[in-house]
Amino acid sequence: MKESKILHLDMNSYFAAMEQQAYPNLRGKPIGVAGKGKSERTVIVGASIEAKKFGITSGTPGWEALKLCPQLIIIPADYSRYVYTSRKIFSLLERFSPTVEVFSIDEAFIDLGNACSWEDALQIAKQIKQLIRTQVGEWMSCSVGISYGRTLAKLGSELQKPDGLVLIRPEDFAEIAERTPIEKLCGIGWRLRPRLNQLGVTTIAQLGRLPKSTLVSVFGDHTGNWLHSIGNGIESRRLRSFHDLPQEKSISHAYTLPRDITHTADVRRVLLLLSERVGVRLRKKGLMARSVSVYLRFGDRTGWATRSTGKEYFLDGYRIYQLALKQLEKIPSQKSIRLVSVAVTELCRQTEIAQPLFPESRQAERVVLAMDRINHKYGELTVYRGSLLGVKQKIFNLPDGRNHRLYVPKISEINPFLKRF
DNA sequence: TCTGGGGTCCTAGGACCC
DNA sequence: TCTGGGGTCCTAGGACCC
Repeated sequence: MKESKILHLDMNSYFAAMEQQAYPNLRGKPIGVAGKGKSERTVIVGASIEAKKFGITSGTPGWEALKLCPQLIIIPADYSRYVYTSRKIFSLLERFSPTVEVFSIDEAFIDLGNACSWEDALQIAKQIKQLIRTQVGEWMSCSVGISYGRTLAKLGSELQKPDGLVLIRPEDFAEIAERTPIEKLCGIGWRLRPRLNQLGVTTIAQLGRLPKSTLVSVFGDHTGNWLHSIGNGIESRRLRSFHDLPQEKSISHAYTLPRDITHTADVRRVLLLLSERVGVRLRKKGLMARSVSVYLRFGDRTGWATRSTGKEYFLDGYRIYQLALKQLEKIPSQKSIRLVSVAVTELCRQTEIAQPLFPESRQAERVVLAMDRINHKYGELTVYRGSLLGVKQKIFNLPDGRNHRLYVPKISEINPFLKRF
């Protein structure tokens, strides 16, 4: 049987191109899209082609980007617009195949099946490029890789940027493997590369020549087998269509503080805010969770993580906070804290869980859901738990950069709201 | 003044049960 | 009372992606 033709599409400089599409005066100029808000700790999340020439990539700290290119124009990110357009692009792809796997906000795989020839696949790739220009924007370009598996299709789109189109047929593999460094492969990052280099491996072809037993003994069963396969151009994983995506495995929020903090009271406040946000998203998706993870990054860049799993599922932010707080007691050191992250895992649909036995917990859930509706209507943190800060009023820097004047309402003020629902 | 924030998957080892 | 072997659940940690 003939092999499937897999196409990988990667939008070029997506965030920056979106801004240049919307504001023509930005075209041809070095621009950096910055994560929302604030402080010296902002990083560039997307650089235009012109900015990349100065060595600016996503992940470059804002201050460093400006040093590399003083005339850089920094634009705050507008994720909701990027997501909207991204969906539009992916739905265009569905014209060519029902099997579209979304890989990130600006990347997707398409399985064209095995009835399609390599020449057909090339024509489809050209049509897609054209369609994106006419339907999404003349400034929007993409690189496309075509091969018989995901990893090699992605390698193809990686090899030619911007506006590339690369075909890797089975008979092309050997030649490409001979001249392509291993780190071009998706799955070989900054950790695996030096270890492979130590084994004398710098190209994909060299990787393929190592005995499988060596790779397995060095990298373990899973990684070793995968490395051996891909080194020999063997692909196995099928695509997962974005219509039958598995349920997500975790929901998290993280916040890098404008300044490192040491006071545990401050850490607790951030922990609660993040817990509430995770809770809101959990409920919005109709999910419950039974495991909470806390991750801290300290001033010296080291990290520390814990996880704890309970017997019962929960969906409200305060419960998440309580579980997170308990883990905070286990912190090994007194180092100053730079970043706080809260995640929930072990998720399941709310509908899969029987109603709680005790009426008071159902009552508590109703209060949480009512608060969600108020906050959705009037803005985040219009109402929240009295325990959030333990003070009546406080100026608080929200993770998105706004300053929020928090006001703790009395129960009597909340009641009229609650009655409406 | 030093790379953010959102994810996925795998593995080793301890605790506990049969 | 010493003992092996199998299974499951949990935590900690590692590696990778955009």
